[in-house]
Amino acid sequence: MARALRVRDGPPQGSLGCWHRSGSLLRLRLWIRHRAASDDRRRDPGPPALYGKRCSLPAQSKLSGLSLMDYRNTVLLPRTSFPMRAELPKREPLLLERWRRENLYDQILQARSSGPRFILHDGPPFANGSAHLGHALNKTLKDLVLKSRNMMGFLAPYLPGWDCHGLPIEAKVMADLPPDGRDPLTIRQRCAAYALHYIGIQREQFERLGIFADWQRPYRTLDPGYEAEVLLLFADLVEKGLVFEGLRPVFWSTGCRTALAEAEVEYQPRTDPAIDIEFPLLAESCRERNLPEETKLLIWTTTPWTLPANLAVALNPDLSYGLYKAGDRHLLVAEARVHFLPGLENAPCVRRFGSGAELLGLRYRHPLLPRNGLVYPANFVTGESGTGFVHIAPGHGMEDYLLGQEHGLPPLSPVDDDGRFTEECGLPELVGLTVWEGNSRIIALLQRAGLLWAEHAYLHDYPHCWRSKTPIVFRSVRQWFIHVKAFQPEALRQIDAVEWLPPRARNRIRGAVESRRDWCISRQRSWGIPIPVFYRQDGSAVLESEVIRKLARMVAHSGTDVWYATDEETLARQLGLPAGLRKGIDTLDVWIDSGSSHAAVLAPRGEFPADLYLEGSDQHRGWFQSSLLLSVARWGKAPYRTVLTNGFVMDLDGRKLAKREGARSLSDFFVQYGADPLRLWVASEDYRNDVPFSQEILSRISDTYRLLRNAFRILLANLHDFDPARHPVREEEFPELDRYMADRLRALVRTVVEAYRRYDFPAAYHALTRFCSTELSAFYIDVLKDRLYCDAPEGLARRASQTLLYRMAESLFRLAAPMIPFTAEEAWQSLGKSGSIHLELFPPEETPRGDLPFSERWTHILELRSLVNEALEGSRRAKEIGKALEAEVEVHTPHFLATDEGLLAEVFLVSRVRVLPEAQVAIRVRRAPGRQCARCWKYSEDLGQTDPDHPDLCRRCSLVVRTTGRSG
RNA sequence: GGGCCUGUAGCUCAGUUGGUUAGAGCAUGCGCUUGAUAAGCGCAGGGUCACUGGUUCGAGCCCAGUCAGGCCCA
Repeated sequence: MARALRVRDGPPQGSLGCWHRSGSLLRLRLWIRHRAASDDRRRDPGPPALYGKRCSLPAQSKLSGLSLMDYRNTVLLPRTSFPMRAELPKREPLLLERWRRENLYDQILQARSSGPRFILHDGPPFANGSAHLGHALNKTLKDLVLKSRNMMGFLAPYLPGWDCHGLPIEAKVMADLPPDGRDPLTIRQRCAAYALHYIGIQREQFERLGIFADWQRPYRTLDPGYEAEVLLLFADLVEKGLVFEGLRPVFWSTGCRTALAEAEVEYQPRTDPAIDIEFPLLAESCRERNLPEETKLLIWTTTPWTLPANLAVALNPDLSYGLYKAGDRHLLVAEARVHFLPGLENAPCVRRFGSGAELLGLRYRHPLLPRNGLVYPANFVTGESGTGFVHIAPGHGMEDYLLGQEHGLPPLSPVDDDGRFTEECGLPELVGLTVWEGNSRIIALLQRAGLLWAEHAYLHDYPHCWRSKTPIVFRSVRQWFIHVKAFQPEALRQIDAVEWLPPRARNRIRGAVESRRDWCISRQRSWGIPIPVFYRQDGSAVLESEVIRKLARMVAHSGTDVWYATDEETLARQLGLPAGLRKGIDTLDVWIDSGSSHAAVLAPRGEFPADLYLEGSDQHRGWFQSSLLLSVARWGKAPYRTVLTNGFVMDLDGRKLAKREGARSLSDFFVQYGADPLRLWVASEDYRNDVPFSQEILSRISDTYRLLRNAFRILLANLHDFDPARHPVREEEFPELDRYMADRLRALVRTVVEAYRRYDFPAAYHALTRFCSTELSAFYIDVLKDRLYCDAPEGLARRASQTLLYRMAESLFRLAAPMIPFTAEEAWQSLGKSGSIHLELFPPEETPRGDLPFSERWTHILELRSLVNEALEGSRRAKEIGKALEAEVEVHTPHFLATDEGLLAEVFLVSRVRVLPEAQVAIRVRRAPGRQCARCWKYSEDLGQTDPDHPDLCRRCSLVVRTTGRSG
C-alpha cells in the first residue's frame, strides 16, 4: 500500500534561499572551520563538568557563535569502557582463563541441576591430526545446541569423546617403527601415545572455540573402562548367537593387510583393462542344445585377475539372448548388448533365445584351466552393461559368493594377504605376482589361447583403502561377522521411531540399513580391542560369552594390553579355559568401538537413549548406523531420540573444500580472527545442506560481528548513568515509542528462542542482526539520541528509554550468548553483572502488550518515516538541507492529528512536523524556521525566550541547563 | 551407473496451501553527519529465482528432463 503513496520531493522552489544567508547557520559554519585550531585550548582539561555553571556563562552569550561549543559539556554523551575494537585474539583467552578458574562448566550444571535433562551424545572424532573447519562446524553446532538448551533451563551436560583405536593411527605409527620393533605391545604403546597427543591438541582447540564441556574427563575408546564395556556388549551379541566366523569375500586392503568395513572404503577413479572373453561351450552342450560346434559365451570383466577363480557363469533369465555369427565364430550374447560390443555391431543373428532361461545349464570349459563350469540364473545380470553373461568367482565378489552358496560352489580365493596369487590359482606363471601384475599376464594368456575377443582401457570408480589408498581386492578370508540380517527388520522399525532432522535423513539411514550386509568385524591389526577368541588345535574357535565377560573384568583393570601381554597359557587359565588353546590375534572393527558408545558412555550414566546425536551426513552409514545396529542388537532400541545432521564445508564454488583451506589448522583462525567470528559463521549457515566457506564469507561475517558489537556498545554507552536498582520506570509510564519498542523486543525474544528450539540457528542469527541494525541502531537509538543526550538526566522519558535499553541489553546479550559467548560475556560484565552470562536463562517469552490499533498506528508511523526519509533525501540532494534537523516536514495523512506532531517530529528526527489531515498521503519538506538551538541543534522560533542568560537555547534546553545547573 | 539431496541479488539467508511489482541483513555506489567517529544515518543500484519444456487464468513454489555440485553406494 505504501508504494502507492504520492510523494513530493521537497518544498516549492524559492522558499528557502534566505535561510542560507542569515541566522546562526552561517556563523556555525565559520566556527567549524576555525574550530580545529582552537579546539584544544578550549577544552576543559579536568574531568568533564556536566551542567557546570562555568560552561554556560551568560557572558559568552554575547559571542553566541563561539558559545555553541560550550554546551557540549552539558550534554550526556554515551560513555563506556566496552571497546569498539574487539581484539578477540587477545581478549578471548583471558575470558577462557577466567571461565576455567571459576569452573564455569561445573557452575552451569550446578545451576541447572533441578532442570529437565537434555543429553547430546558426542560422536567421537578420531584422535588423529589437528582440528579443522569440519570439526569447528560440528563442534560449534553441538555447542549452539547445548548453550541454548542450557539457557532454556535444561541440564545439558557435554561429555566429549575421542575415537582412539584403528588403522589411521596404527598406519602413522608403523611408518616410524623399525621393522624389528613391531611387536603388538610396542605398536600399541606408540599408538596410545599418539592418540593421547592429538587428544591434547584437539581438546585445546575445541576449548579455544568456546565450547563448554567436561574437558577434564572426556570419554576415550582406549580407556580400560570403555574397552571393558565394548567387550561386555560383544559378549551379549555372542550370547545371542549374532557373531559367526565365515569364509567369504571381504574388502581387503593389501596396503594395510587387513579386511575393511564398508565405511573404510572410498571410491576413486581408476583405469582397468576391460576385456571380452570367449568361454567355449563343451561339445556335448552344443549338441544338446542344437548349437553349432565351438559356440562360445562372451563374458565381460574389468577384473581379469579374478578369472583363475572363475567357477561359473550367470545370465539373466528374463533377458533375450542371441547366437551371433562373426566371421567363423559363433557367440552367445544378450540381444540388448550386441550392438555395443566391438566386432559384433552388425553381426547377423543366427538364432534368438527369447528367454535366457533357455540357456541355463549350459556347460563351458574354463578359458585357462582344465575345469568346467555351468551357466546359472542371476537377477543381478543386466542389459545395461557387459555382454549379458557374467563370470562368477565366488571368492572374489559378494554377489558371486551368494550365487556360489546357492549352488554349492566354494569361495575359491587364490590370493594372499599381499594380493599375490597363490599356488591354488592353478597357473604356475601367476604365482607370486600381484593381482594387478596378473591382469596383463592373464590377458596375454587369453590371447595365446585365442579366446580374447576384445580389450580396452576402462575408467571407472573403484574402491580403495581409505588409509593406504591402495585399490581394494575382494578376497575370501576367514573373518568374524555380525549377523545383521537377524535384526535388520527391528533396526528398520527403530528408525521409524526416531526423529530425523532434516526429515530426508530418514531415507539415508533406511537406505544404509536396508542394503546392509553382514558386518565383517575382524581386522588383522594390533591397535584395537582384541577379538576375544581362542582356537583349538583343529582350528575350531572358542568364543564364549562368559569367557568374554571374565576378560572384560580383567580389561576394566588393566586395559586390553592384558590380551597381548599375557601368554596364551596363563590367559586361558585365568579365563577358565583348558590348556593348549591359541589366542586370536585380530582386533575388532573400530566402528564397534565408537558404535558401542551408548553402552560405554550413555548407559552407565543413566543417559540411554540420548536426546540427540549430531554429526556430519556421512555418518548415516558410519556412526549413526553402527550405533543403531549395536544398540538394536543388544537392547532392541535405538540409542537416540533425535538425529540431526550437518553437511560438509565447501568452498565458494560449492566444491569440496580444498585441502589447504579446509585442513588449515583451527589455530590459524584463532590467531587471525578469534573464535566468535568463526562461531558466528557457523550460526549463520544453513548447516543442513553443505556449508560454504571462503575468505569473503568470513569477511562478511566479521562485518556482522562488528555490527553486533557496536550495537552492544551503544546500548552500554547510553546506560552509563543508569542504575537498574534506582532508575527503572514502569512500562505503563513509558512514552508510546518505548512501549512500541518493548513489544518489538518481546517479538524478537520469541522469534530467537523459538529458532534456537528448532535448531534453526540462521533464523536466530538473522533475527538478531536485523533487530540490531534496523530496529535498534537505525531507528530506536537514532530517535532516542535527543532524549538521552539532551533531556534532564532524571527526566521520565529519558529514564524510561534507559529502562528499556537496559532490558534490551540484558535480552540481546543473552540471546547472542550461544553464538558469540566471549563477546556476550564481555558485554554482560560491562553491563555491571558479576556472574557469568552463561549461567543465565534466556529472557522469558512474552506476548506483545500493544493491541491491534496500537500496532497499526506504528505501522503507519514507520511507513511515513520511510516516505519522509525519501523526501528528505530529495531535499538533501537538492542542497536544500543537510541533516534532517534542518527540515520541517509537512505530512498529509488520514492517520494522524496535530496532537501527533511532537511524536512524529521525534521519530522522523526533524525539527518540526505539521500534520494536515488529508486522505491522500503526501510529504513536503522545507527548511525549518527559526534558529538552531546551540545545545540540541533543533531549530525553533523560541530560542532565548525562556532564559535570557541563554539566548541560544530552546525552551527545553534552557530549563535543563538551569535546573541541573542549580542542583549541580 | 544407482540412491538421497542442493541450486533465489557480490555474500549469507527469507519466501506460508501456486496469487499483485520476489524480500531482509551485510557488501557496493552516492550523499548526510562529525554528540556511537577505525563509528552512525539516508537514498540508490543490483535478480532470466541454474537451464529447458510442461500443467495452470496464474509457477521461485507443482511435473518431466538437462546442467552444476554434494553425501552415500556399486
